[in-house]
Amino acid sequence: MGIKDLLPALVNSTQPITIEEMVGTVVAIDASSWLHRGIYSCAKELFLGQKTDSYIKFFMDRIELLLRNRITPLVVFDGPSPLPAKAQVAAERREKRTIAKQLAWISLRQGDENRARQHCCSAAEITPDMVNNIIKSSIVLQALKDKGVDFVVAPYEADPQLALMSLSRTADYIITEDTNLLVYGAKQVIYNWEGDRGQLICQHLLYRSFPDLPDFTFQKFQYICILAGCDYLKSLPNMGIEGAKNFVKALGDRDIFMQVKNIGLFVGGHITVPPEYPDNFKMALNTFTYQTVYNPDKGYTPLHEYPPGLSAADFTYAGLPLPDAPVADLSRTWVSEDVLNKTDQTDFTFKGTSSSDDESTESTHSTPYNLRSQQQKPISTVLSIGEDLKWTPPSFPVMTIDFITGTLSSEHSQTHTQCLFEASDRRVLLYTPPFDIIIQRSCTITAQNTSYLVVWEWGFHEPPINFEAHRNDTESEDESDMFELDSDSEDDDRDHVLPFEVMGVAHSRRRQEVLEWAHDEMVERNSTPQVELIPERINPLDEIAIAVCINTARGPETVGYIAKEMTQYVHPIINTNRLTCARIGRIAFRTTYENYGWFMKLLITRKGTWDRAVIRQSRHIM
DNA sequence: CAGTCGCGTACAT
DNA sequence: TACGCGACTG
Ligand SMILES: [Mg+2]
Repeated sequence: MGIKDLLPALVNSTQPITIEEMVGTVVAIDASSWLHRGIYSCAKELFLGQKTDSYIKFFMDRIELLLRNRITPLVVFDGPSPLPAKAQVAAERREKRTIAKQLAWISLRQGDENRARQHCCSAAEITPDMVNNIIKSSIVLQALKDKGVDFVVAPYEADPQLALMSLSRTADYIITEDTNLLVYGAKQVIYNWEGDRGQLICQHLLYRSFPDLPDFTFQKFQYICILAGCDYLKSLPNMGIEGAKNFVKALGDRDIFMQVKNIGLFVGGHITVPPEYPDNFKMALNTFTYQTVYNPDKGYTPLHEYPPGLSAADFTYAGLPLPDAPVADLSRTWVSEDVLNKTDQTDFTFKGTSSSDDESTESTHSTPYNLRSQQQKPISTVLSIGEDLKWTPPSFPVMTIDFITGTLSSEHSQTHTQCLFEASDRRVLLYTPPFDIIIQRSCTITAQNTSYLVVWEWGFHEPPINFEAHRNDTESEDESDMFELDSDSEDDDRDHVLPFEVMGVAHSRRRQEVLEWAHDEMVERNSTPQVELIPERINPLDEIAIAVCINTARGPETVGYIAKEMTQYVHPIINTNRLTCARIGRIAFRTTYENYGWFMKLLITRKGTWDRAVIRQSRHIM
């Protein structure tokens, strides 16, 4: 909900902003908005209780994009406690979800996939489990990148918590879809974030949208928003954003709290004010001003200090401070200093293929990832396995992780280290200590006054089973892909180059070896191996996959495939003069929260413009 | 007309 | 969480 019709009313205070302008800043993220979007890719699965984590992928891809641009994300979640002032709205939403659930069942039974998905979306709720999963993935990401992804779980709503980050200058920008943020006083809010660009609204430019208000103040802006209708107080009948503006304008310098009951006199006779409205108005404003937030220095506090003589008891509707307020250092609470203080060797720049007209841009060469694969991973010995340990991060009370404790010694130092394995990974119980492991990803936390090395990802030194990173994207659906010929752009004979992701590069060891070889050729010998695109029939149904092959001494070797959604756009121009060139864009070692290994970006040049779908996907190629 | 209200629809891969 | 649309009203 937020404030009704506010965003359109603020166009004069809105300006586009791109990720390039944000390099080096801290960005606080309203997690619920990204979670909601991520849910769209797997709403049905969630609804049916099937296991899925693709909402995590959406979330983490966006986080990664920020990290690549040296932006520090600070992720803020809604809290588990219901806010009294929002009870009514919350109840309405519950009701809507219940209805959506029933509609979803009906659509599912009728086999109406589209409608079912839609209703599943409306029925979707962000569960603590999802929050946990996001946080866990991010811890892994954090360990991987040695970079900080900070989190705060707000005690009540994320909005005032985000505002606090802005007001305390902890964050430079807030990314959200919620207009409440401006009312809470956030200084710079970004709406409609598309991964690399969005619409920025600065508090100090708000006045531009209210040219009729002679002496615009932020307080007047707040009054207008509440009058126009907010989560804590519905607007009076026939009162909208314009009516609110008119009232505040007509009010001049008079005391608004004395005059709300007379709104009808100021803006016309068709508005009646119920007796309880003035009090409710005051309470709504107080909720925006004094809602309880988590203050990293002081524990739970109101967003702004209570007025003299008043205390939390006077604002119970804005959320009571929770018991046992944790006081913690916000920045990287659970990652040890030595991990975080490592010099940041990464130097990423991202240039999206910008431009909304179909002018494809020359693909830019971003600085490659630093090559972690060249670091020798030391062998560690697990000396003992001990008790279970449940751990709740100090400032993130909604999450608990189950660990198994253990003792480690490493190749290099003889000292014994207390360590933790995720209890869900039963491999650690397969052998009786001592046994050797190789730690791929780890970080340090403090739990119960003891420092532990958390071993997030590891393998046996001599693996009893050969486990490779598998990607199951070679499965194809039974869609009948129509190979449409290009239509209207025949007259454009200019060269257009776009990047493509090569899929399935982690499918076999050999593919990885070829990529590594090609990388070395490029870096050490300054020669670039040739690429060939070879259409393959992958099943009797005439479905085609386009293999990406690299010429090695053994001849052309497949390293992966073009994403199957892109096949229909590339296949028609293969072996024609429209396809001018296919070459390696970049080969680098990539570590993500879900996978790691050599990956390849492919550049294909064609005469004439690419289909819009191709241009769209290319923006997400890193 | 301008403004408000209520509904249906999109968001991702 | 918006958005856009058509409908209603002063
Ligand atoms: Mg919110």
